[in-house]
Amino acid sequence: MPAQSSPPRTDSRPGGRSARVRAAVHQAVKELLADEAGDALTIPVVAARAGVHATTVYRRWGSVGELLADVATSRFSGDVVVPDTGSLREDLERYAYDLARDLSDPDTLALVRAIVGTGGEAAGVCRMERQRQLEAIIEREQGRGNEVPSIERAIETLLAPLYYRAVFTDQPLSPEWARSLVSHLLPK
Amino acid sequence: MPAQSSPPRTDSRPGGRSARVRAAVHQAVKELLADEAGDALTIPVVAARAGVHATTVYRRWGSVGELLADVATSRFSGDVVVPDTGSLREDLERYAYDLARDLSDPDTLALVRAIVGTGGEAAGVCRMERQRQLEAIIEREQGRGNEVPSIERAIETLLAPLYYRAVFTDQPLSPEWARSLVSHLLPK
DNA sequence: CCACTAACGCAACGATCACTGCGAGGTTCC
DNA sequence: GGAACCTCGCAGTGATCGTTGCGTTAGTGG
Repeated sequence: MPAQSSPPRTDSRPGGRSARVRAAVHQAVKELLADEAGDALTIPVVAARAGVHATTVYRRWGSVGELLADVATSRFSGDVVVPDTGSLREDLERYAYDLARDLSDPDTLALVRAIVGTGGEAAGVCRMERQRQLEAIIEREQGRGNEVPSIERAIETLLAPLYYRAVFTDQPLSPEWARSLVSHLLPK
Repeated sequence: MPAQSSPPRTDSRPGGRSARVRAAVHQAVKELLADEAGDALTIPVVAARAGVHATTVYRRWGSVGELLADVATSRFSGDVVVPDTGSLREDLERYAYDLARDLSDPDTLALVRAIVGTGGEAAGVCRMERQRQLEAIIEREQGRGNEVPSIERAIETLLAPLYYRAVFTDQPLSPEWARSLVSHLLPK
């Protein structure tokens, strides 16, 4: 036994071959999800759309569920910017607006719905980043010595209506409506 | 051409053969959804579990999507009883409690998540009955000449947090928490 | 510059899926 | 009681899916 040589270090440097096929496969998944077909989102279909062979997808991800989870993780991580205007109300309005705008994107919405459909354990990825963002805003205001609503209340008042309306209804998530949610959390 | 004889009247009388098959297939779908497998919920699997032949399922429903929609429709229709205690607050608390209890059932939750995953257009079935129930409660109170919150506010304050917590998180929907939602809608 | 590792393409295989005629059984209506 | 209709079971077919072994290519470190 060769004394555990090198750990399975995946080639993920930008521009590398693995990174390219990863991006292509992710893009194919998003396109197929948005492609309003309900069609089977199966590995061979994704691979064909991405221009790679199905074998590659099977080996790297194994199943549609893991592939979806990976796409969701890379979609809902990193590219969020916590608003910081100095005013809690304004921060929360920016936050609600950003989230409404994000969930209005058909690709994102289709991804969220697909993730929910895979069993829910991976659904946390779709909201965890946003929830942390919300917590950061409130904790920062708390650090300034002001009274703040509880995280739980903020989630119920902002996150829940936004996600509920996006996922379960066809009503648009207008900026005015998103801001009105903040006015119900901070009535004064 | 036989001059359109009789309309396709499905044999749905209770106890009939079609009704038995339908019930068995619906039960099989619920069991497989709750069976915590993520496994493929495919027509042959459902048929085998229901003790019928796959051909029957293919002919009556055609696809997994339509089958799921049918199961959801018959699951979320009819068996709801609108609370009527004479007090708006008590009605809403009963309502929230009933809904929390309903969504706490793993079978129901799995069905909701699966419906969402199929594309969203059928997701309305999972909430429409409940929304009508909520509207009925509020309109009845309004008929008594009292001030009432808007339907939209009630949906955002009650329906949205319940569905959000059930679908996206693993937190339990405790009766106390459900009641606390009402206290935020009716603060006085 | 050269060897080594890892990721990818290729071609097969078995298994399962979705679908289609055909016949049998039960229910309804005359 | 008999005939028509609908529903279901049965067997077979083509297509697709998931998986595996092997050779090739790209990227990495000495």
